[in-house]
Amino acid sequence: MNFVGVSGCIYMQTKYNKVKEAIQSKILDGTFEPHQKISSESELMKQFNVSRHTVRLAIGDLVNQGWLYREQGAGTFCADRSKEEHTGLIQQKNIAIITTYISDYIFPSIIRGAESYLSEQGYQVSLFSTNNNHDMERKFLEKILTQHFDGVIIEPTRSALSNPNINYYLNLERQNIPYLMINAYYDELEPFRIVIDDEQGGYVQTEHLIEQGHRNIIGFFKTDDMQGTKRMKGYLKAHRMNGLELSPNNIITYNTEEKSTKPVEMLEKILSDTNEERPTAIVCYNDELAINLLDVIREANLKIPDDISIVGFDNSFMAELTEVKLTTVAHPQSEMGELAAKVILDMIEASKATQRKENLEKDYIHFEPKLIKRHSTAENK
Amino acid sequence: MNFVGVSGCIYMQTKYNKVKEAIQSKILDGTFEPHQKISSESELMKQFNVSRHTVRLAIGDLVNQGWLYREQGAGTFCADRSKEEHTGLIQQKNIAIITTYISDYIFPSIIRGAESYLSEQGYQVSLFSTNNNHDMERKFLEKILTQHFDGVIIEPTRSALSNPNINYYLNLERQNIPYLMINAYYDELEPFRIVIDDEQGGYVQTEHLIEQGHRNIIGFFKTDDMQGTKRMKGYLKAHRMNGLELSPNNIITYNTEEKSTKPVEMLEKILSDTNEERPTAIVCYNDELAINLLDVIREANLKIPDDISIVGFDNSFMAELTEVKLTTVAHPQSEMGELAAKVILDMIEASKATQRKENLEKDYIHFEPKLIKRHSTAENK
DNA sequence: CAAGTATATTTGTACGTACTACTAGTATAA
DNA sequence: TTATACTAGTAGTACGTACAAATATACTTG
Repeated sequence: MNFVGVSGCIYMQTKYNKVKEAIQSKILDGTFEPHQKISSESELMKQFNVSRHTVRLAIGDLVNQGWLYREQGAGTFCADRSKEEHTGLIQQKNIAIITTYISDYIFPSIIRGAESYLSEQGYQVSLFSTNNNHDMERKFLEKILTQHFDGVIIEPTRSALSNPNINYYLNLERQNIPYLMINAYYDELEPFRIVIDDEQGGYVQTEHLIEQGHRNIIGFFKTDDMQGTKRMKGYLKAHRMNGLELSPNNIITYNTEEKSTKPVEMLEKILSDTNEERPTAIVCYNDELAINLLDVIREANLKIPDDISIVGFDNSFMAELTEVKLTTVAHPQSEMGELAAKVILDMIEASKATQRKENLEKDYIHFEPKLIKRHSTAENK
Repeated sequence: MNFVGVSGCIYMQTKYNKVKEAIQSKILDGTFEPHQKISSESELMKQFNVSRHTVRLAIGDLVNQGWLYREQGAGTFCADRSKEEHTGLIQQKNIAIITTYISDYIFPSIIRGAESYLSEQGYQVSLFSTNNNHDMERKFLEKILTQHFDGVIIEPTRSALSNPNINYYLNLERQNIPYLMINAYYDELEPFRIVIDDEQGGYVQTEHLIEQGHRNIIGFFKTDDMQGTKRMKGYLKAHRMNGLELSPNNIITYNTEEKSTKPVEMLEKILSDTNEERPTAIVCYNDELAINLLDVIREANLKIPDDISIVGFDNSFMAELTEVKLTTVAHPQSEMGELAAKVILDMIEASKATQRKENLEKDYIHFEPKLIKRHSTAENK
C-alpha cells in the first residue's frame, strides 16, 4: 500500500521513510545531481539522529528503486535516471493539469476547454488540485517528475508569494518536460504563460465606474495571487490617470483564508458607518466576491445599481444567475483552456524535434480584458 | 557449491547469499508454488543457523527481485511471476473517472470529492467526459481497456436508454478491472452503484408541495437518463398516494438536446395561456432547470413563492445564488465522490486478493433524499 | 618524483536485542 | 450460531555492536 514512485505514501511515520523521503526530495529538486556523492551513512545518522541500520534501510530502498547506487569504500551516489527507460511503460500521451481548485468557480470551464481538446487529440488528461497549498503542489510535481508525462499545464499556487518549489520547476526543464502556466505565473521562472492582462482588467473595471461619474470607489483585492495584485495596480492607475484622489481606506486586501469573511465584514462596517460618506461603487477582485457582497448590500437595504454600483471580474456563470445581472470583465475560460492545450501540444512537438523549446518567439499570450456591461452599474447621481 | 542460476554470482560466500540461493532453488524447482507460504523467518534462522537479520537480508533481496512477497502477520509467500510482464516494475496506480460533463453543475463537486481522496491515497486520476454521447463513452472505454487502469468510476451516459456499449463493460469484468457507477446505472449490468433514491426524491419534492396545499403542480423531467424517469415516477406516486388527479398536460418531458429550449417554451406557453387555470407549483428535474424557469416566471411578472412555488433537485451551489433561495433536494455531491473513491479502492483490493469481487454483500449504496426548505415554496392560498 | 604504506573513511556482512503491527486461529461469551 | 476477546505467531521497525572489504587520501621511503 505504501509507495507510488516517490512520496505517494501519505503516512511516512517510520523513521527510515522520513530519511528516504528527505533524500529523494533532494534528488528530485536537483540538490543531488546524477553521479554526485550523497552524504555518507554516518553523516546521515547524525543529520537525522537515527541508527545506521535505519539509514541503510532507507538507502537500500532507494537503491532498489533505482534512485541511488552504492560503491563500497567510496560512498553512495545519485543515479542517472535520464537515460533509463525503466519507468517507461511506453505509456504515451499523458498530460497533467494542475490547478488550485477543480470544482469551484471558473476552473471547471478552463479544465473542460483543455480536456475536450486533449482527449480529441488522443491524450489522456490527469487532474491535480492543490487547494492553493504549496505542499500539495510539491507532491504533484514530484509525481510528474517520477512518472511519465509529456507535458504539464499549471495554474500556479499563491503566485504572488515566493514559491518554495522553484527547484521542481527547474527540474522539469532539465528533464525536458514542457510546461506552461495559466492565469498567473512565477516571475522568476519566466515560463511560457497564458494570462489575462490583469492590470488592464483592473483599469477597465475602474475606468468604467469613473466614466459614470463615480468618485468614491472601494476596491477589494485578493493579494496572495498575482491576479489580485495586478488588478489592484490597474485600479490605482485608473485613479491616477483621471487625477482622482484615493483614500487608503478605499482599498481592502485579503488573502485566500480570509476570502469568505473579511471582505463581507469590511463592507458591512463601511455601509453602516454613518459618519463617512457612503461609497457609490465597488470594484471586486472577482465575480465570486461580488456575489457575496451583493447579499451584504441587499441586507443594508440598498438598491443595485441605483444606490451603489458593483463590477465583478471573470464573467463567470454566476454573473448571470443573480437577479441583477453583473457587470464584469470577460475571462476566456474554456477558450483559455483549449488554447493552453494547443500550446502545450506544440511545445511537446517542439521539444521532441529540437530537444530545446527555445523556438517560441514570445513566451506569453495575453488576453485583452473586455468589459461586459450588464445591470449592476449605473450613472452616479 | 556455486550456482550461476539466476543471480549470476559465482562466489556466494556470504551467508545471506547462501540462504537466498537456497530459497530461490526451491522456487525454481517448484518446491514453493505461487502463493504458497514459505518457511517463516524464525524457521529459516534455525535451518541455516544464522541470525534473523541475515534471513531478512536474503528475503529482502528476493522480494525486491520479485520472487517473493511478504504479508505482515501472515508470512512470506512465493510470488506468482507468470502474470507480471514486467517483473521489477512498480506499476502506477491509475483510476479513471468518466462523467457526462466535467465543468457543469454538480459534477465538479463530485469529481473533487473523488479526486482529493484518490490523490491522498497516491492514485493518479484521469478524467474523461462524454458530453452525454455514447460514441465518446465507447472511445474512453476502449482507452481504459487498452491501457492500464486499476479501476473506473463511471457516470453512465443516457442511462435511461439502451446502451450500445454493454460489451465494453462486460469486457471490463472479464479483464478484472473493477468499476462502479454513480448517479445512475445500466440496469442490465447490475453493477455496483452509488445513487440517490431518485424515485423517493421525486416523491419528496411533490409531497412537500401537496402538503402546502398545492393541487395543480407541473412536473418537468429529463427522460433520457434514469434519474429523470425515476423522479417522474416519484412525482406520480405522490399524486397517487394523496388521491390527487393528475392531468397529462402537467407532465413535461424533455431530453438533453432540448434542455435549454423546450421547458422554457412550454412554461411560457402555460403561463400565458389564460384559458387554463394557472398552476401554483412546479417540480423541476434539477436546480439548473429551476433557475432557468425562474427567469421565465419573473418575466411573466409573477412572484416566487407568492404566486408560484418551485422545487429544484440536487442542492447545487446555484440554489443559493439567486435572490430567492431555492427549495431543493439534497445531493451529497463531493461526499458521493469521496465514497465512490473509497469503494473503488476497496474493490481493487478485493479483486487483487480473490481474483473475484463477489464478496461485496450488497451491490449498491443508496443515499436518502432530504428536502432542503428555502424560500421558493410557500402555502397555496 | 614515483611507488609503496599506513590510516581514515565508507560501505558490506553479521550478530544481538527489543518492541510494534498485523494476522489467523482458538477459546469464550452472548 | 454468532460475535467478541484473546493469544500465538509472523513480519516490520529500530536500536545497538563488531568486524570485513573496498576505497581515497596523506604520508613515507627509495
